[in-house]
Amino acid sequence: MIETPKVTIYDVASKAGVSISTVSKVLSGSTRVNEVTREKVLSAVSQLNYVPSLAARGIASGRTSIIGLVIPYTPLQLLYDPHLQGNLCGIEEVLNDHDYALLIATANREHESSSSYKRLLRSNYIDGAVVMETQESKSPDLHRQLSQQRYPWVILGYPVGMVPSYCVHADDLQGAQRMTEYLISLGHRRIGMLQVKDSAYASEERVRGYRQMLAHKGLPYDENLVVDSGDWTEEAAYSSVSQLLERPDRPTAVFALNDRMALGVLQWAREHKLRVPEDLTVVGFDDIPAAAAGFPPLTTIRQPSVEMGRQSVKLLFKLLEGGSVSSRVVVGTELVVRASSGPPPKKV
Amino acid sequence: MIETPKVTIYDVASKAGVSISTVSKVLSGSTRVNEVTREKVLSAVSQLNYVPSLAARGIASGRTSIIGLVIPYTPLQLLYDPHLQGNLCGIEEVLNDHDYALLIATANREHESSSSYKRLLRSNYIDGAVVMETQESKSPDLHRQLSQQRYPWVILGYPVGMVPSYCVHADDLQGAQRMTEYLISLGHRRIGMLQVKDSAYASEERVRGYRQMLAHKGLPYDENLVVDSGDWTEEAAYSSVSQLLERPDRPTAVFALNDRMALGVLQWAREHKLRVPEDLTVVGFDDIPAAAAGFPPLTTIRQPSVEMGRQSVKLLFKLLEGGSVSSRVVVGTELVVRASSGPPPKKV
DNA sequence: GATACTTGTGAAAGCGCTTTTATGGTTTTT
DNA sequence: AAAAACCATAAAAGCGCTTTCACAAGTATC
Repeated sequence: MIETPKVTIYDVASKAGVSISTVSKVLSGSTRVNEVTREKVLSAVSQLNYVPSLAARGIASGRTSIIGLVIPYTPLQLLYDPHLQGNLCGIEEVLNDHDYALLIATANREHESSSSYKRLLRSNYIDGAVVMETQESKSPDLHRQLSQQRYPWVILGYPVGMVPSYCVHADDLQGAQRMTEYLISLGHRRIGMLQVKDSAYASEERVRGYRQMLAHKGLPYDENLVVDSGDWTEEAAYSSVSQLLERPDRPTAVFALNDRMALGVLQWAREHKLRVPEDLTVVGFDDIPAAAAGFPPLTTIRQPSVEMGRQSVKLLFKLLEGGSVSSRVVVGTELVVRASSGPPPKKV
Repeated sequence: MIETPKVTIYDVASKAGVSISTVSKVLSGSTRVNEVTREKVLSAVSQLNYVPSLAARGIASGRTSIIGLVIPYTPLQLLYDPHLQGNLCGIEEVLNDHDYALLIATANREHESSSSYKRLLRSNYIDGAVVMETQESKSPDLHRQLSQQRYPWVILGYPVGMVPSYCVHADDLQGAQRMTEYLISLGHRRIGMLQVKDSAYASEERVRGYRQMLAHKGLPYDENLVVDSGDWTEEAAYSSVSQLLERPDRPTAVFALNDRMALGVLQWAREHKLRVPEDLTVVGFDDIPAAAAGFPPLTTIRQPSVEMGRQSVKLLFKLLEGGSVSSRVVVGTELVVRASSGPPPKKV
């Protein structure tokens, strides 16, 4: 932190012997400037090591070259969500390529109405926003606030309520269908499911995909085989999976609606001397890094987190340019077969 | 995106029947304002749903309430670094509590000199910066740029070169000592090490801790037992650990300098029918989430990533306030014993 | 009852840019 | 050769705030 006098556009102008408007024009590159003048200005810029003040530019032009990422989680929740981290990376990647910066806003506490992310949304600081779909993002409050803004925003997840909005999400329905089909093709007939009710819409879609495929294959749907874990963690799955696996007619496969829960099931199985996949097939959804490192490595549906992040920003840029865009981008999923799945055990 | 006219300080002032300076004073809270006036202003603010423009505030006051996080990685590298993610969460947590926003800047590509993070640093947009220590952060170029800035910055990692700077890092030396001591106490005498040369300074410290403890316990240091993996990934460890484990006098324990490498060793061991910990003890460093999910779960040294993130911002705030501060914060580490370590196998 | 402090408020300057408008100088048109 | 059109540049007007300074009214001091 050295007391260097701040280099402003005036310094550049006087060094180049032109007016500040000319410097501004050269730098914005829009209007035409004489080649000689341009050279003079650019040389002054590089000699003085000048970088325009984004704040001043923001106030003068109304654009800041900053995109906000609204995460209605607390920072610590962020840590345990590899899917979100993938999104983040994809977002940052595309923004970086376009010379935009990323401003991150999380919730101070859960369910707090005055959280700083809400203030960010209204601070005239950002040119657009990517909003993570969460339970809280569904609050009419947040939504009203968004619709009052002067900039475009994109939901990373499913759209909220009745309001038409731009969104990017994975094809959860098809992913769950694919996985269910795969399990059936292995010979499984009773497939347990660990879901999380009333959280993300993705959860409902996955259950729907599972039911549709069962119906399609002519298999009965048994509601006792679909258990609500409460939340998306290993611990929740660990403690709720017993409802499924301690039944006399226990399922031969467990389809957990995310990988973390699947890992929790794996642990339960290990501790109860169930071999995976010989005695029990366990599969997940998401393909987080830990899925491949699990023991055994998880069969799962890959959700392209990074690509979804990228797509959300690309959609936002299109909105910013004012072009006509599709209001919804659905990215495909992929079945990843690893060692945690196999045919059901033979009847004894 | 609705065309709502922007609410400015003038709207608030006229609604409250005061001047804009008075509004500004109420909002900044510094100077004293009559209680009645304050109420009038606050009521107007909330009725109009006014939020000050951070950009205008930034240009007028020179402060933006934004802190930059400089990550000289590419966005995709970020994805695979749980330690960094922990830092990020800690940083965001403290900033959030202080109503600061976080601007993230990564490198466009590796080793690119014009990366956007460098531009951010000079854009007058941030009040301070947290800089991740990486190989690139050691470049004299970045460092010169930082020292020319008008704001304080803190390195998350070890200080760079000879230049005095503020930094926060873990006690890697003591952590490595502790782990080595633990392994020795289990009975291990030949302890292999997987390190990464010429990357982070932390690596050197960990090797130093290992050697010091060996010396302290009167055990010989065998340089053949310290292998350079090249980088910090599972794959690198997987392919380099054979140098250690295919020796006739192979070590009874492998101390990998991070958990990802330890996981790579675990996989090698599994594929070569070495039981862990019966035949081989494998330990890591960091305690990333996957460490606990590994099979078997890893014994490791916990590096408090989140706490380090928090500390870095706290240090930055102290610098911002101009108080006298210590130039270096060293956070402690902790030995976490899980199932991957045990006594060495009995001689056959 | 005149002088000296307080207190609360507003006028105005300025932060560093972009953008609109004005101004000369050239070139082209009639 | 005068009018019209075009260039390249500069001057000036904001953008939405903070902050300094001046001012008026009220309170305390002698």
